[in-house]
Amino acid sequence: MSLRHAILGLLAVRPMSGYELKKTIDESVGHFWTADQSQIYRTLSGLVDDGLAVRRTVVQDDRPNLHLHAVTDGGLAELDRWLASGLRTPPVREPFLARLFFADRLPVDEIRKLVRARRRETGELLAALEAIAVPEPSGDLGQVLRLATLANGVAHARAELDWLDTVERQLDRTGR
Amino acid sequence: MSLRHAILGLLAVRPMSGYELKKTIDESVGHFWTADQSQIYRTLSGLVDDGLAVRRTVVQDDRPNLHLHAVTDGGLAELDRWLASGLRTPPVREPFLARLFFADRLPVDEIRKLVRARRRETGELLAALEAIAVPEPSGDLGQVLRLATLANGVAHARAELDWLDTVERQLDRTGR
DNA sequence: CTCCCCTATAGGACAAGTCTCATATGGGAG
DNA sequence: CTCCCATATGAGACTTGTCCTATAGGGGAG
Repeated sequence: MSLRHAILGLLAVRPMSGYELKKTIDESVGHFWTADQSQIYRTLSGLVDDGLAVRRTVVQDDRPNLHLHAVTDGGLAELDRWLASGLRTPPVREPFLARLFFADRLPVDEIRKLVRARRRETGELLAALEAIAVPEPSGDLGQVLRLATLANGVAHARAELDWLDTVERQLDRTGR
Repeated sequence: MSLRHAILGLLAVRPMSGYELKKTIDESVGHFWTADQSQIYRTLSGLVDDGLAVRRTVVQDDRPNLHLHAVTDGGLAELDRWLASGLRTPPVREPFLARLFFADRLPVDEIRKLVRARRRETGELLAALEAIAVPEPSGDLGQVLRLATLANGVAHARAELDWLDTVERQLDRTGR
């Protein structure tokens, strides 16, 4: 249930509508979090119900009214509490590894295809991460942290590519 | 919905009860997949309903009866279909990165604590992975693949630890 | 003697998230 | 003129998975 907190964090920067939140999440935290549009609206309603955010309607004539959401003091407190609280690591679940684990049922050529498809995907992910504009390094703590989350994605993508190399080499040795 | 397929894969090796499946999953594929006991039983029922597995009751006097589940031909076909099918990569969701992204609201010392807690966890994970007994390398394709899934976990754990090093160094530079 | 663990299965409640659909208006492409 | 896209919100059904509980006999620790 970290979506609540991710949203609180974003609203703490600037009040936003559900629509704007969806875009912001996709663009700025998409490399470590994704959210369904429907779920965002539900979560926002939940935050308002719990007094962690307030909703202000901005009347618009040409398009549907905007519901601007802002964090309350209670919301900020909850955010800070969450930030410092212990995290229970979510269960590991790697469909690709699950496949690979059982893939000896397939002809070696099919396995190579799986590995190559994974390489393509990971390569694209890495390219997307590296394409994100990196601002001039400043001493700002927030910026350092946000760049670090990006670097995390890059590091894991590279590790995955290296690992895929060794897997392919092993397949060549094993399957001829 | 890969639990269905992970279970099919395990049952293809040897018919098992729900209880045995739970243990096997925890022990042998736990590094890339976890499953709730309740969910395993429900999934097994679903497989039987769909004709992908059959249930055979083994009467036991001293303990509850055993329901041995075996894959059917249809189950094997489904397993092979899944193995070769394209995977839609599951959405990224990294609570730790989410926290770090917003952590500039915290005092630097608190951030260091978060980072160190993560290091401890990752270190423990790495140790657990490396403690898993690695058999003599044989030419067996299945064994190569299964060891590769282990190596994947190790590679990512190491990448995470390296990344944590750089984050700590950056924190030292930024926050004094 | 009691309590807990192991074996073994399974239901109920709940949480989190996805997918689809409905609604409403304005603007641009073809 | 129509279709699609962007803006903007939200309900409904469904899926997947977690947590808690119940049941039931045997064995070991204290």
